[in-house]
Amino acid sequence: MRVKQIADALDISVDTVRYYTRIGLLVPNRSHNGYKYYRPADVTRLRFILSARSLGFSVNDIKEILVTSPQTNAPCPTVRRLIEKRLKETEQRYQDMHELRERMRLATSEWQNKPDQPPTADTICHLIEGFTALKS
Amino acid sequence: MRVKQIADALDISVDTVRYYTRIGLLVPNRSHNGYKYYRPADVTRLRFILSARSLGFSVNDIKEILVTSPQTNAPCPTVRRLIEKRLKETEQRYQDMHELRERMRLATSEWQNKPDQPPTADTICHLIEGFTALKS
DNA sequence: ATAAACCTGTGAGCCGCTCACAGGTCAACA
DNA sequence: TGTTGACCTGTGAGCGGCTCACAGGTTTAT
Repeated sequence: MRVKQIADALDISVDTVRYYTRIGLLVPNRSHNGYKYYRPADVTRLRFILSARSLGFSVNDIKEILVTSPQTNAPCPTVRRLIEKRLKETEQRYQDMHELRERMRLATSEWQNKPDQPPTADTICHLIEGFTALKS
Repeated sequence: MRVKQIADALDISVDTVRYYTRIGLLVPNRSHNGYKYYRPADVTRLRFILSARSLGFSVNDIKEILVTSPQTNAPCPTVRRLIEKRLKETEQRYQDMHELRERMRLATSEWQNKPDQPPTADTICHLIEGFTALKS
């Protein structure tokens, strides 16, 4: 299979396939004309990569899993260790997004009662600089 | 003030100040030795930038606000328009993080009852590939 | 004078793609 | 046989928002 075929088969962009190939997650054959050819094993591998990505693993995590896999004969401990780490990060980012959303909502509702104003010597936009939740 | 002084005063890294300067958000004076010197107006400006960042504006948004500000004599409409857009994105990302977190939690709890297994011909890590929520 | 501490600007690197672009391949038609 | 045109290819660069590495300049203490 060439890049477009494998990309279409797994419903992702050719650029993503090429990216994974570039960083060494996929290692296709090269033909005489320089084109890359992907075998069924590469499809399995790519499917695995996509599953792992959707579970929050980074591409470096995946690289680590794929590298240690044939060595230790069981990538599972690595997988368990890594998802623990990524889950903590995800929860932190979830929390951050939550707080940001609250701040933004509060700002927009507060701004509804405030008029537009031109900048002054020490204020660029009184909406932003005067937003109360910034003083916390 | 030189870069370290302004950075310390607003409790951010020199690299961040330099980054904002590099992209044109800050325009300090240059002295004979090539050092950049920041005036009080730059401190006001930087304080504004940080406030806007903490409200979810991108640096490009801020650039737009700062550029249109002296032209139209009131950046507020721009600010109102932009935060609307960023709030929608934030809510989307919040939702995405929520779903990812749920998926990861479900995976880890499901994996507690599963043993480690070596890879097979068509499976790299049965934990990941066999995770039920992937099939949705 | 000199040594050490500190500070400077510039360039490159990070992640995970996405886009731009010049050129190659291949089937259909003249 | 030539040629048009659609499609496909690989490579390099770009995105945001910083962060890091590094070579060299400045300041302070001796």
